[in-house]
Amino acid sequence: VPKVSQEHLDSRRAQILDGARRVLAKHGYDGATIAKIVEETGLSRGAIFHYFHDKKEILVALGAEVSERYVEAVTTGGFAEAIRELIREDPELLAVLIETEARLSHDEDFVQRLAASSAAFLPTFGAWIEEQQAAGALRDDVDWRDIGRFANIVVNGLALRIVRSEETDVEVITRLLEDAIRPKPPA
Amino acid sequence: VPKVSQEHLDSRRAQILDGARRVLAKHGYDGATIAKIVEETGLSRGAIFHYFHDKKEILVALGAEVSERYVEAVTTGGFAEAIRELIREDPELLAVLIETEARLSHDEDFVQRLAASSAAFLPTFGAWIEEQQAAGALRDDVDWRDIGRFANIVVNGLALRIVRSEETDVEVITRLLEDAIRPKPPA
Amino acid sequence: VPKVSQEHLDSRRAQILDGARRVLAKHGYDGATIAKIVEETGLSRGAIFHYFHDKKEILVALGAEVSERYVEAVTTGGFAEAIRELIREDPELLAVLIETEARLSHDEDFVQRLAASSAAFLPTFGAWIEEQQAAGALRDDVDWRDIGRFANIVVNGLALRIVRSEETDVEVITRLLEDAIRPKPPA
Amino acid sequence: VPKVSQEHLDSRRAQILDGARRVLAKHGYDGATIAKIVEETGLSRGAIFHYFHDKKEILVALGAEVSERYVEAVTTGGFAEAIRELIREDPELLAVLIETEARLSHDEDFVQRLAASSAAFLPTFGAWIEEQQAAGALRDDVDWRDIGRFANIVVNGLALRIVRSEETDVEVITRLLEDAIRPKPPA
DNA sequence: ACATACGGGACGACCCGTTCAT
DNA sequence: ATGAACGGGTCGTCCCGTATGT
Repeated sequence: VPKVSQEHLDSRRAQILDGARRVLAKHGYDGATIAKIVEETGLSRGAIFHYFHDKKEILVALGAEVSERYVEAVTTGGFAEAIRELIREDPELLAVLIETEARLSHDEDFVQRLAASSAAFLPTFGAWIEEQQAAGALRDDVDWRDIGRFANIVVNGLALRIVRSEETDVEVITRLLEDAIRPKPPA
Repeated sequence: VPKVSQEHLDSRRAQILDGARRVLAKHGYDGATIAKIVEETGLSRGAIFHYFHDKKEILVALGAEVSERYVEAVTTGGFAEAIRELIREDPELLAVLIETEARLSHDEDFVQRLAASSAAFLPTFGAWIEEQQAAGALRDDVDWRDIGRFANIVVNGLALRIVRSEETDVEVITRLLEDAIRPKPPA
Repeated sequence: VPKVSQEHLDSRRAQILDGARRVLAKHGYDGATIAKIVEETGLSRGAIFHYFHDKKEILVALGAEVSERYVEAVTTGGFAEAIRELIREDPELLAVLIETEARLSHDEDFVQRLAASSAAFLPTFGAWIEEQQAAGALRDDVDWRDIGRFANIVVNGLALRIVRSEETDVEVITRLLEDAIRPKPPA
Repeated sequence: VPKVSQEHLDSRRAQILDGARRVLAKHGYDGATIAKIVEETGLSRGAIFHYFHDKKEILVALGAEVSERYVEAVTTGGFAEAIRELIREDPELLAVLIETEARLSHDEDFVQRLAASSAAFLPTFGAWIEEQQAAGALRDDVDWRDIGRFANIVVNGLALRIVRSEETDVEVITRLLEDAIRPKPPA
């Protein structure tokens, strides 16, 4: 199947990423072997290495993808809505999120390759929080960075829980999160 | 056929766990190979397999350890203090926490073996929260389980951040956590 | 659908052989991958497989080429001059010579394909030696075949040395070779 | 089979080298795969990698071995006798010689590792030639280094021939070699 | 108690050659 | 005629766990 339309190429690439995402969600980072991705996608190893130079590149692509979607969701509908959307849209995204985040603590190479792929989301993110503070939707007695960090912490921790399929009432958790970052009533 | 003292045995075991903890923190779950633990501890493969039946048993022991310490710290000094203590005592514990938690989503075998090792903390945990609610130290308009879950979520998320050595003001984070779970003022 | 001239075809073929010769000299027989030849020539895989049926055919062509040039050089100017010329003209030819010769000991398929390509030089070669013996330029107390073999041995061994860029005084070596095969003075 | 006598260890190592030598002779350097060595020795991959860190180390050991034997044979009985002995003792040694020598032109890593393994023969070699010159057994109108080089060239070239099982009268070749390096009669 | 030889299995990388669209 | 997509195969490396000694 040579020299083919751009849509075909894109769909092949997406096909690989889809399979890899499922495998990553089911077996974790190191359990996501090429063989399993081959099996899941139905493609051959040759095909996969044609689209991605090595295995890590696939995982980096998945990590960048979830990172992008998360920032977009937050800046569109706020933290609570972003959490709901990530869960709703594709639970496997949460697994990708966790595996990616955990991978960042060791594997310096992964850090750099992911950074190269997913740059430029953070600025948007920060700007959005400051905007919300100015509009009185978020407390402004703490630095916007800390609000962002706290929210991310909760999102990551929550994802970790859900991925382990532990019973969790997402609505309650988001309510508690909002309680933590909503503007404080004047004493 | 040396027949050594019990203290010797315990110290050997602790020595292995210490080395394994460092290796786990540095290289992650799958990167923590027996060879690296051998290198780190200075013991031989034979010694290690003498004290632990297989590699997973080592990781299970580490997971149970951190789990136990966490519950103990919380029930002693509350969430904020527990977080500070974990960080202070041994940053590697946080890495163990993350690797363990992440592992729980796949690897069903690991889940069961860890459960078998670290049972019996949860009851204590729940009882403590209810106690705090009764004493007016924690809000009681949400179920105690949700409070525990939220706190765990924050702790895990925070650990994930710290492990990646991202800049984090722990005091601010704990304050936000406390704001979320403190009793609500009457409207 | 170009339909190009014969010269174009020939030059393309030569271009591939040139690149392949460099790659072979630098990386050895098995290190000479299609990918490297692609890189070296600037052509595409498709182009290469269009002109040569498979990888081995390229190497066979290179082997036949050096074989032909060697015989031609010897019959033109004698062994000493042939050695000098091979070195002067293209040091990579020596590498091709070595890789080819070494390959002949295993890889029966290569032997046959090369033989098919480079037949018909040997007769010329033998005839030339006998001629030289008759003219008193080469000793005739040993069979002409042995003289040819000895000279080839020296040429091969010398090529092996030069290819490894070990310090070698070619003039001295050729002098010693000539001493070995020059007519013996009557006792 | 753990913790075993030194003889056992040595014999296992020799067993691996024997198998590897046969494989190398039959299939060439790159054709000498671990799988073939496994098959030839009857051992497992685990066993092999227990004795040798990687594949190249095996080949380096073989190269050093033949190098050592060659120098020893020459300094014991002279070039002609050394050639006969190498052929007689184990024809596979000649294949090892060729594959090793050819490998030296590319693969810089191999060069260094072999040099590290087979150092310290050359001095002996040089000393022996000078001794022979002083004793009038070798011509002294050319530098001893060039005599050594020429002899090596012939040995290598001859090995290349024999390895390819081409018809060769070794006695004649050695006679020609001796003619080249014997003392010149006074004019 | 501890050290090590060893088996066996798996994984990632790579490469060749074919097929097919320009 | 050229080049990309792709299949399928194989190789070297590494690692775990067991068995067997000291």
